[in-house]
Amino acid sequence: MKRELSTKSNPKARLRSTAEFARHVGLARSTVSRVLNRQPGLRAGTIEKVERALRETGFAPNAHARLLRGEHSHTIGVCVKDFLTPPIVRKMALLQQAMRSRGFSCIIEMLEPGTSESVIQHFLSLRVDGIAFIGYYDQGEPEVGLAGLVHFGTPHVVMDQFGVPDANTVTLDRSRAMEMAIDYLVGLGHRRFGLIGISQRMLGEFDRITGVRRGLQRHGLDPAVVVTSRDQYHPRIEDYAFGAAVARDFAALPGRPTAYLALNDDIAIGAMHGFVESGLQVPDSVSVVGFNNQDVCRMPNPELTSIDQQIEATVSSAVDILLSQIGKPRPAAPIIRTIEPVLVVRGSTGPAAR
Amino acid sequence: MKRELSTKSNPKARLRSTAEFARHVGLARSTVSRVLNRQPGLRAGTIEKVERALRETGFAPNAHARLLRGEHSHTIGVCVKDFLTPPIVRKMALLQQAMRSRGFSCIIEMLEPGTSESVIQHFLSLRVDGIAFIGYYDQGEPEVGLAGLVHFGTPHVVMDQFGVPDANTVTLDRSRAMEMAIDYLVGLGHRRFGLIGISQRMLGEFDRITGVRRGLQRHGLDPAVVVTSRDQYHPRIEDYAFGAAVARDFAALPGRPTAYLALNDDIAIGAMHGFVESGLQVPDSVSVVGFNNQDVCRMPNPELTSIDQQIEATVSSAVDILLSQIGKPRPAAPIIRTIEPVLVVRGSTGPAAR
DNA sequence: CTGAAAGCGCTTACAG
DNA sequence: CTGAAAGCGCTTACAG
Repeated sequence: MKRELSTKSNPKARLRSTAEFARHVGLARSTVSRVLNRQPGLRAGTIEKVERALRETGFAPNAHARLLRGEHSHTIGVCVKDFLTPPIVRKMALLQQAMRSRGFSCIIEMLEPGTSESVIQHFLSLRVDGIAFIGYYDQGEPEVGLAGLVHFGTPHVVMDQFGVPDANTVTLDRSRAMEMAIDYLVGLGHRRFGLIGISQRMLGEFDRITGVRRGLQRHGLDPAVVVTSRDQYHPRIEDYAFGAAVARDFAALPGRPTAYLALNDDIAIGAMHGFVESGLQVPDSVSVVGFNNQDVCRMPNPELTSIDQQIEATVSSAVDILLSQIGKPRPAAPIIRTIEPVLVVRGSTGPAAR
Repeated sequence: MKRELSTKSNPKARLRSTAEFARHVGLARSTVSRVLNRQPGLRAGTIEKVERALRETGFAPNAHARLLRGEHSHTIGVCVKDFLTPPIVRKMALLQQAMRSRGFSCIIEMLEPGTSESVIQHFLSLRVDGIAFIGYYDQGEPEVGLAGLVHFGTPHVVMDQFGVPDANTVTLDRSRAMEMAIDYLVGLGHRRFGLIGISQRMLGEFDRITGVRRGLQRHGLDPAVVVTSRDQYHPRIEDYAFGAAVARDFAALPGRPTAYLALNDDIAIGAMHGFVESGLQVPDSVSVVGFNNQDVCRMPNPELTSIDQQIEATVSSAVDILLSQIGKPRPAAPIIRTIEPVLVVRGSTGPAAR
């Protein structure tokens, strides 16, 4: 009676339950439920009547009640790094698209430092079917929460982040990326290399440093001699300005390198401008290689040579990894996939100046 | 007993209910519930015991069961346009951050064309406390679903999209933005203007066109005479290339404009490059103004003058609008807020060439 | 602190 | 097709 009252006194109130809705249509609750769940054996007229009322009233059955009965939520929790770089955004968008086409929706939460455990807990309380992580968290942030997922065999996939023991992971082969860049630059005659933003100091850069070393050694060059870094003299507050500052520093350096590898495209473009401001020319005096192959590579003149992360391949691997766990027995060993990068050559690189 | 079996035979299975959890801790279900809900009158030892077990087992109480009891879900549904431009991403990130700090989480869904009604329905079935829309949908996409929200008084806020009757809205004053740009350029001596990507053809650009007209008329200039567009001769597949193509076209035009207003920063930067390729100089021969004031404005040389959307102000208005509806009686009239843009002058604009 | 009970809204199996 | 009933996991008011 409370219900009838509220429905009558305010005709604009939304119907809140199948009971109210069934009364509205003049059918039994169970019949309505059967129509909503597309069960067979119903008269066409009944189905039609329910669907019309559904459109008219805008009634949405309470998902929590259905989920309480233990069905799959068909929902994925997505943790993204709170600093949304273009590659992260792209992965997020592609992941959501791919999962939606498979009938899953995504709850996206940004992980600010210190929040990962509560975010994971929130996802678990919503009984998501799986959890995806996007982006590299250098504070070692999500490890604790992830350990729990691994321990209990909760479906999950970690993109970009590496070094998480026993987690299902898909990562770009950053070491290989650096080797490819070195191969290419050595082929152009370069023998002295500058790193911009790629520092030993950062744990996340370990793989890239390794790749640079390995690439150089294969060409008989000694990393300790031919690689220079000036990062330590410049704070990295904002990427573009940081790249420009490091480049101006390099420009003034006697015997400066002729080829530069930057941590990302923004730093690389900042560096290009820093070099030009200092009277050097790109690529005639110095070559610059970015990382990520973002749209922004086309903004400077000349356009920026960069390394492509192959984001489509990464996301599609991640989706496979997730789906292979949902509703299936736990895999015996963690699933690990590595993605091969691609070097995209544009105008910012050329033969070494003699 | 089924429960005990599963718990015992597989010690790694996650506990699924407060009943299982209470048995695990050796307390009554109601006691556990009281601890979880921080109710008063519990012994410190009991609280401590429950919290330790919570950490050890990683138990997460089923949120659907709690939500079924009709409490606020403290969740906001966020609809974003599926094409994630930097301003949209920024709004999304700021909105989520602001809502989280107020105890709400966000479910983000990208609206592909034709999906808006089902996405809204999904949000409603999850009993979200409100729904936010981010981005301009030129197909008139979300109108139908929004009409339902308006009709039933469901808390909502629409950012960017305008022309939705009776919806609670916060929009940038795009007309004012164009007036500001015209004022500034006329002050620099410009008398002939080119529009790049701002076309009458697009409904969403109506306000900008109005602003350009109004600005010119105030300076005694006739829009029909002093404004030129070449958009119709170039398909807009990709913004940067589109801007470059239109600029090359303008460069070859006798009596070409000296100042250009672009739809967005990417188009503007493409245009700068198109002009330079055609032998013109920015800003000595032509001035270019972008829109959005994205980070990318700093990438070209000279840097791009642009119009800032004041995204922080927009989002904070949107949050106010949302919170003012949640748990409160329906406002008598739709809430409409307008945000004042800011012109950010950089190197791409200068005095008109004589 | 315990324990039994009610009720949130749904689905489903059952008898009619 | 109807109608009554059970059960999902939680919270809360109640008697002990």
